[in-house]
Amino acid sequence: MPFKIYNSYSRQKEAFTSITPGHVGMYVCGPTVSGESHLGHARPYIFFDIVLRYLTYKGYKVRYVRNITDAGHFEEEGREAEDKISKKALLEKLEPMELVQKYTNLFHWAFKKFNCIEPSIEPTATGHIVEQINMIEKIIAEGYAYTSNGSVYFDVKKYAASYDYGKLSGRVIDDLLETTRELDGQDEKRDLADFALWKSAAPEHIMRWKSPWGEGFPGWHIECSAMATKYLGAEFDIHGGGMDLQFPHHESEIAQSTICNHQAPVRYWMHNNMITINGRKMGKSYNNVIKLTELFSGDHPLLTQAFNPMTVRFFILQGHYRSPLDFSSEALVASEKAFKRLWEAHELLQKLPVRETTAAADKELDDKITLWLSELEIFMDDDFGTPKVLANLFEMAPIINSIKDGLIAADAISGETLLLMKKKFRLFLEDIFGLQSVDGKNNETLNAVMQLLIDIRKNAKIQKDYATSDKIRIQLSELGILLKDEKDGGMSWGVE
RNA sequence: GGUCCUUUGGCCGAGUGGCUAGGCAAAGCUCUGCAAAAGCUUCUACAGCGGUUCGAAUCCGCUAGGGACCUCCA
Repeated sequence: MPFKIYNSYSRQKEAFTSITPGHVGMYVCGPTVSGESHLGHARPYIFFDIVLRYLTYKGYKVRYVRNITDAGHFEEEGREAEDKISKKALLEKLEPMELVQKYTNLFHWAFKKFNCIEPSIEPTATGHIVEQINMIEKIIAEGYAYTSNGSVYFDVKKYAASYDYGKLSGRVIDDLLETTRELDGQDEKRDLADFALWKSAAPEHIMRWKSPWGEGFPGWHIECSAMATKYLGAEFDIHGGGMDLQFPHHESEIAQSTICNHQAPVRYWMHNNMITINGRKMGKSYNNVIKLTELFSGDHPLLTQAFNPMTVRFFILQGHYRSPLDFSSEALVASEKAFKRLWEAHELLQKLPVRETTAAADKELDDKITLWLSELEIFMDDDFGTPKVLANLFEMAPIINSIKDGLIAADAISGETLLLMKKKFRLFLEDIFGLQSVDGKNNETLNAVMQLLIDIRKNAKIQKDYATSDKIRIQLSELGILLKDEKDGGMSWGVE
């Protein structure tokens, strides 16, 4: 079974092969740091983190490039050329770079909590003005861009005559050329479908750089083309991002890079679907965003409680990345419980003793488990079927719990299978899905204190001093720590 | 208006032409000093109407609803 990825460009699943054996170049459109990240942003960065982890598991050395857009894009094509970032900076009376730094820091903070691996390179747009100018000059030299009033535009009509502009996003070029938009500044362009490579800056515009065409700032799409080319080459393996970026952003990226580098830039285009709220895309313009800080604190009218980043990560994995995922507090609560149950089973599993030489007493069960385990990679190979992987893992949760409680004999499955199970659970949950324990069990001091309380409580129970035993459990519960008696007389605990 | 996608049980959410996805919730039972957890059992759905087929939630058409993109957007 080959490893297949759905390629947005061809609209079908394709077997994955990398350009350079053993290596993968992956570019993912990063955040615009003019504001705080919200739940919608969590999806691509968590999903492509899984892609990165899975490719790594497959033995590839991945160069993962994810940009920081700190130069600001236009509020609206052609109009006033207002830089989003400098506009907000004025409102908040901050230096533009101060604002950008603040939100960059917040972004890093949030995605560290999500346990996302940092990109290999995280280039900023402002740090690559030179590369962008160079690229624009090349495109002009090739005859696919023209200057107008100190701005530079890409000639879409000319490009479309020899190339397939619109293929990625399913646009019809004639429709695009005919589209009438009542926007100012359109007269600078030869065609309405043309897009800016460089915009001249109005006097009040704070972020500005010198260029061969006067002072200005780079256009919408050129930064990704320039930085991807610089760090991944003229042609690289994977380009990812939200599907709302397909047009015009990625379509334009293809056009720019193709002209500049004389070849199509990307082998596999991957797009994640949106997170919706009441069926509608979460986005600033809809006024329905839940910021990540609000999600983690529970401080939002739509939230019934605070949510752990791992709950969100799990929630995202429960849906396929190409389907819309509808958010509600209720759905997240369900994910929280589900994740807790699965994770506890995982931790129990890792503690089960293994007798390697034992044969399976229950062959049927052993076979079933072996099948479930073998399917995990098959599901992932089929365009990242994370929900199916989780479904199989859940199938095994009751079995793990039953073995632990003695409801299923320890020798029902072979030592070999048990060992494999441990290995696969760890591999998929921790290494590939990047999930981790949500409670404070890693704290040694707390562990020791809890052990002490458990000893006292055990003693009290033996003495039938239920007043003391209940007091310990009840007061711990008030502190958010759940103490559970187990069938064999043992006790376990967890943070609520 | 154009292009495209989508409609699954109380909720979330996989999915393939024929075989119970899974999770959460709910109900009953077992275990238990009490609790919690856990285990077992129950809940069999695919918007509507036609068509193709031996057989369709899965393919086609129509109707209705929802959504995305066409403007910054993950």
